Amino acid sequence: MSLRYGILGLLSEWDASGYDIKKEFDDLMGVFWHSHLSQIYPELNKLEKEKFITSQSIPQEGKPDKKIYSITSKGKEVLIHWLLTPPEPPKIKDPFLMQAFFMDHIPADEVILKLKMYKKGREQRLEKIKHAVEERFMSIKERNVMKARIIISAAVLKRGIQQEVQYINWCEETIQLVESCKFLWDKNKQTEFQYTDVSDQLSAYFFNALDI
Amino acid sequence: MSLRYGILGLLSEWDASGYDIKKEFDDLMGVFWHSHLSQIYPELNKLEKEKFITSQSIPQEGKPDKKIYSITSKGKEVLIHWLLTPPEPPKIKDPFLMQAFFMDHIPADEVILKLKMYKKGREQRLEKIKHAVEERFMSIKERNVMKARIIISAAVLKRGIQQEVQYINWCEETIQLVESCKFLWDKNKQTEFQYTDVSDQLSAYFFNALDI
DNA sequence: GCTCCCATGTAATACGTTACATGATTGC
DNA sequence: GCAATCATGTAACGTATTACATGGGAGC
Repeated sequence: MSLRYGILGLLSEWDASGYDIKKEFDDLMGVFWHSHLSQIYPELNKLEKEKFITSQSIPQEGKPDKKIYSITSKGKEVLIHWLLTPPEPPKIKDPFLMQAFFMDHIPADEVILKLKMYKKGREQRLEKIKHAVEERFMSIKERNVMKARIIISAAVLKRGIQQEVQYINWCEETIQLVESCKFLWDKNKQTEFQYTDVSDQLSAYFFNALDI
Repeated sequence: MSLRYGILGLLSEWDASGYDIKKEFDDLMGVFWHSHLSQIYPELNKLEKEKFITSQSIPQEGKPDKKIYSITSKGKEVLIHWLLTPPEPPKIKDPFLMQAFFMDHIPADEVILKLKMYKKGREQRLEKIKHAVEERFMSIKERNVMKARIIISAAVLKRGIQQEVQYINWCEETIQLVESCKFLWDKNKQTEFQYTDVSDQLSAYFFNALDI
């Protein structure tokens, strides 16, 4: 139920087409939401029927008309109303962590490989976000203006970057942990290890993170 | 498509009923997945039809029969196959960050209030997770055994705790940022502020997080 | 020649959530 | 008395993803 408000929020800043909106979702807004064109187009039609947005068609050569949407005052009202209501609780779904949780079933080297590959993916994502954020702030610095909009969006983008950085750090730490505990995966002597056999590695790993 | 593997993974550790599985999802596995009973029960039936799990009904008084599921060797095979395939990319949806991104539309005091309320929710969640993790590790320490299973699940749970801690920190920092930049939300003199008017606050906020 | 970008959308399917249905037991 | 826990499930609805449909222009 939040997609529509993401669209309204975006249109509260600038007029845009469905295609433009999708690019924003892939780009900066990607740190907190994602969506497909086949979901955005129907949602835009609904929002227009409900009079929260209006559109004007701009004819183009060789392409379908470009439909530029603008937010209405009614649309701004519902946006602000939504901003003041408590957010839906986050619905955590992290397929990689789910796999990781059960990786005692695959060899330690495979575990390390998977962690390294996943880390790489996260690093690429981080670079992409950093690049987008830098571009945004360059143009803001040039225009030499400052608004609440800029501060609050910067805060959200910082959170996105932080998340990536910390996921990458976790991958690194966990690679080291698994490397130092490889023997536990060894099928031949898997039977009886004691807690104290790895308590040093465990406490190093958890140091400064938990207090168990 | 990952729910089924979460169920299989869980059943690779111990036999369980749908109700038990739901509790695990709410509890420890909650750091990376969540699901409803009305989704778990049909999935269990599907998995049984596909011969990945088997069940035995245990009659009870005053309650419906308890159906205890066990994983089959075929089920273990598909679990391991899944563990070796690349995970689906995470589908980020964070309704609170989406709201935050557009909070220049509501008064600064409301923004601070929302951040404080959200922070509180995260703190409660953190306490719940910490509690569950501590319980788990107590019983492991008592039994004085160590397996790959324990190490790898600990790593995932650490990630869950980290995430909460860092979200809470971000809330705090952002509350301070908004407090020190309140004047930007002031509707009367919203017109013309310069980048340099807040560059100190911004660089303090971004210090050690970004290098822009 | 092939892929990517632009630009719109529909249809079919898959996945997820809320509401409905039943009912005994335990604790506040 | 009321809510929570145990225990199973179905039905209706909502959201999200993939596949299908069209087609010109740019760059390799």
